Amino acid sequence: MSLLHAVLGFVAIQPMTGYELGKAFSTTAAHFWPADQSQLYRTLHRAEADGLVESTTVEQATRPDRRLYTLLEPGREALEAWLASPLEPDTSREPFLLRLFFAASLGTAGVIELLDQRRSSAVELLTTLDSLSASAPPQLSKATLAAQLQYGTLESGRAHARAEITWLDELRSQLADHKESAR
Amino acid sequence: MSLLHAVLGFVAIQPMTGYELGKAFSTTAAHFWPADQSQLYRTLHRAEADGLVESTTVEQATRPDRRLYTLLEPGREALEAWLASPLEPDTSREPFLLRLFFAASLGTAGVIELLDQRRSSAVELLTTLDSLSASAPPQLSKATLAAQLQYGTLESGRAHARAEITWLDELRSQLADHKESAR
DNA sequence: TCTGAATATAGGACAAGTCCTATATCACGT
DNA sequence: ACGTGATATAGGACTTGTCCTATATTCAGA
Repeated sequence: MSLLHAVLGFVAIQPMTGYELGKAFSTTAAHFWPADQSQLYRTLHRAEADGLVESTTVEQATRPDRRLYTLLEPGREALEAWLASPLEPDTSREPFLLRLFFAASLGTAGVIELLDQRRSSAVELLTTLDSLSASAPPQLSKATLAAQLQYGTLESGRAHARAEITWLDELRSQLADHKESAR
Repeated sequence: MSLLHAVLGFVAIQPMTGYELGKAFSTTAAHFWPADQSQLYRTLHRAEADGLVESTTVEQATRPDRRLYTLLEPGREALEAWLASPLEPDTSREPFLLRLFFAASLGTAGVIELLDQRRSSAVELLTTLDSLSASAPPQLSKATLAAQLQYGTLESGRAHARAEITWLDELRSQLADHKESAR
C-alpha cells in the first residue's frame, strides 16, 4: 500500500487537493508510480478516516468545491516510519521479459520485430525523460536535497532506459547473426 | 492477467503439474515474474474451466496425486495471440524510487544509508544472475532460439542491475560532495 | 453551435495478487 | 525421537489497483 505513502509524501511538501495530487503524480512521478485517479481519492478518504490527514472544503463559485488535504501529526509519523523502514526486496513484474521468454514460436524475424517495438518505446521514454531533465536547475550541486533526489529519480529512469536500449541492440544483433549463419 | 499467459507458455513447452510450474517460476522466471503458489493453482483451475488446458490426475502411492496439465488447441491459440498482440506501454511501479523521491527528511546521511542498502541488494541480485548465467550453454550462437531468448532475459536483468549500481554510485558521490562543500 | 477538454470528486464492478492456513506423507538430519 | 523440509493441492480473507460511469460547469476551437 505505497500509494498512501506517496500521498503523504506529497501532502507533506504542501497541502493539496486530490486533483492537484493527480497532476503531481502524472507529471513528476508518472515514470515510477502511476496513480489511478479513482484510487487516489479512495486513498485520501481512507487517510482522513485514519486520522493521517485532514481536509477542509474550499468553496468555489464556478468550479466544483475542492477539498484541501493537510498532513496531520500521525500522518507525518507514518511517513517517517515508512522512510525509515527496511527496504523490502524488489519483486517487480516485467511483462516484456515474460513475453520474450516465451516468444520463440514467433520465429527469429518475429522476435526481432518485438525487440524493435520495445526499442522504440524505450527511445520514446528516454526522450521524454531527457526533456524533463533539461528543464531541471542547472546548478544541481547547489540545489536542495529534495530537488537532488527528485532529479535522481529522473536520472534513474534515464540510466535504465539507456541500459534497456543497449541490451536490446546486443540481443538483436546476436539473433541476426545467428539467422545469418544458419543460411 | 499475464500469469495465465506465463502458465500457457510453460505448459506449451512441456506438460506440467502446478507444483512443477511453481518450481519453473521460482528458478527460471523469478527475476521478472514472481508467481504466488496459490494464484498459480487458481489460474490453472480457471484455464481448465475455460478449455485452455486439460488435466489428468496421476495417482501416486506415497505422495499426493499430481494433476498434469496439457495445453489444448484454444490454449495454444490464446498463447500465440498474446505473443502477437501489441506491446502495451510499461507502467511499472518502483517502490525504491518512490521512497527516494520523498526521502529528503532523512537528511543527506540517511539518504546515503538508503542508497547503500539498495546498492547491496543490487549487487546481490547481480551475483545471483551472474551465477545463473555462468551455467548457461557456452555455445550460445548455436543454441535454439528459445534458449537464446531465455538467456536474453537473464542478460536483461544483469544489464539493469549494473545500470542501477552505476546510477546509485553517481548519486551517492554527488550527495557526498554536496555535503562536503556545505561544511 | 456543438464537441471536447479542463476542473473536481466519487462510486460500482471486477481483476489480480498476497498472506495464511489446511491436509497428508515421507526422507533426512540431529 | 523429533522436527523440518520436500512433495502436492487448495480455499478464505483481504488489499490494491483498473476501468467505467456519473455529475456539473466553463472555455476554447472547429
